[in-house]
Amino acid sequence: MSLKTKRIENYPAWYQCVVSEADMAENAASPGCMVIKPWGYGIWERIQSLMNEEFRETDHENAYFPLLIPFSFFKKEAEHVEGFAKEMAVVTHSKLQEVDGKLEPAGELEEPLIIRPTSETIIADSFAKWVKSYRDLPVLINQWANVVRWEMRPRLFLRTREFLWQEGHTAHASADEAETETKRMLEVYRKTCEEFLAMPVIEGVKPEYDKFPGAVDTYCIEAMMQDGKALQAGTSHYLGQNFAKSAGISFINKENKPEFAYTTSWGVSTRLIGGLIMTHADDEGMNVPPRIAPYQVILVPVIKKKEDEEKVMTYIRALSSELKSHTPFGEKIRIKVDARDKQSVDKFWEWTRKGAPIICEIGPRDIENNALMVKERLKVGQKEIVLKDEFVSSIEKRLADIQKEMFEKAKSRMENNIRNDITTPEEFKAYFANSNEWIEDGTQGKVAFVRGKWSGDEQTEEILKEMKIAIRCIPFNQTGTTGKCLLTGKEATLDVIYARSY
RNA sequence: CGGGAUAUAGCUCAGCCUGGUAGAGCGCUUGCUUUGGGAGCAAGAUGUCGGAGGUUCGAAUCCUCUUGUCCCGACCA
Repeated sequence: MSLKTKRIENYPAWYQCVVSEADMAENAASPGCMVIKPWGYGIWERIQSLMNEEFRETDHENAYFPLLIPFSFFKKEAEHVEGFAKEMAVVTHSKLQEVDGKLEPAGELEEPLIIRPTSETIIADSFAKWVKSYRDLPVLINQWANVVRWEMRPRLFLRTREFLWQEGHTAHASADEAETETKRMLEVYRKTCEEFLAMPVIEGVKPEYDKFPGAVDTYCIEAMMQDGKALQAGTSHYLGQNFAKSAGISFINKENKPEFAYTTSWGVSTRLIGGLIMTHADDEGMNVPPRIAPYQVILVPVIKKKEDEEKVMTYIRALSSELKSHTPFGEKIRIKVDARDKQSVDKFWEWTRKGAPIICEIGPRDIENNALMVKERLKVGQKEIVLKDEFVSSIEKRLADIQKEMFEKAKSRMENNIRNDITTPEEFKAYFANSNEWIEDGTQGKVAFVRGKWSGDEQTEEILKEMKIAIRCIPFNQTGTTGKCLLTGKEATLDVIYARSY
């Protein structure tokens, strides 16, 4: 029996079903906010730990800046303010007091504080203090934090009022160096998505009108969900001197002249987990790639009679310690012995819904044969009896194969659903006339992405809005050919990715 | 923040029209039987009927207001 709602029936309902059945998160008492439960948070911790290594490799250091930002900081960068004004949570009072038996906010602040929707302004303020000379540059900082944006239509992991993310902020002595940094971090994001989350992405730059407020250039990675819609998985911004000017990050350059620094910022959020779900989950529930699974191998005892219990548990402990001598992906293996007092079948299905990569069941019969029953989440419904030694020695390969297969499955689905043979506005319109549906494994094309020409005219923004289509990005690998703009029919050379999006 | 739907047990929902002691299934607890594939039987526990006000002898039910959730828009990592 699978999930209550299947992908093909109702994709958004299916998504919610996966989140709750996999016990990853739930709606919190505070409206629009979520409680991230251990299995969901465990995935986030894996993302954090792998990304921290990448950040260290690229010379970044973690630091922490405050949640509350002085209101005045938001008056400084005009575009930035305008971009975030409509979704900011504002702290105006410092205490509660009882009036006529009712608690009321009191102690109104002289200057309100903004709960950070992002930290460019307050970090730039610090950078201004830290940077005096070209010798102080570059400054390469990352912070793991929560941010608040007052969303009106929340969805677990994809859009909540409070979410977790990392935001990198750097300052450089030259525009070139800052631009290189922007692209370098986008590459880190690509690697994170493709190698760790097994989620293929398209790298590119956002069109002018869709840039981060205050940025000179916004780069992004876009992933294709199983319903063919696009999800922005990460962004990296080259901010030029915009924030340096408004916050006063200036330094004396090698020519002994004052100059404003060049800054960047880049981030990925818990939204990645939403992307992970819509990339890998199926009608049985979640499916987590081994590299980011909080537990890679689940050991479930199958105990028929009470007197078998000790024998089985001893065998499992031995198996567990043998497995621990292995280091899949160069890391400590993550094993969970599920000895809860529940039926083994129930435990099996629970881990299946959570998407643990490998679930092993071990009972008296296996002990006799020095074997165990192995089930891989990717091949749900199949089971194999494997000799214990054989399983232990093959564990690294098994996990690596699963990781690879998950990526390749997602990649071929994406590639098979990017149309690049649409060359006229008429064909384009006809293609998007149908709604997105669940895309099977990608062997047959459905409504998803179109890669085609765009003239860049201002009027196209309006056409896109009407059609509810977005230009997701201008991919890095341009063909340079000319053709008809798919929106206006005018001659154009720029290749873009058109899609519906989350 | 606009338009629609909805709110009853942990979950899915019935009851409301026509006011009169709060219901079912699943889940949970206990016991026995089962256990290599999402168990069976028996017994048991569980509710400020989203919240506030009103009408009434009496409100889950009728009226007013309010809040949450879901869907559709606008906005967005």
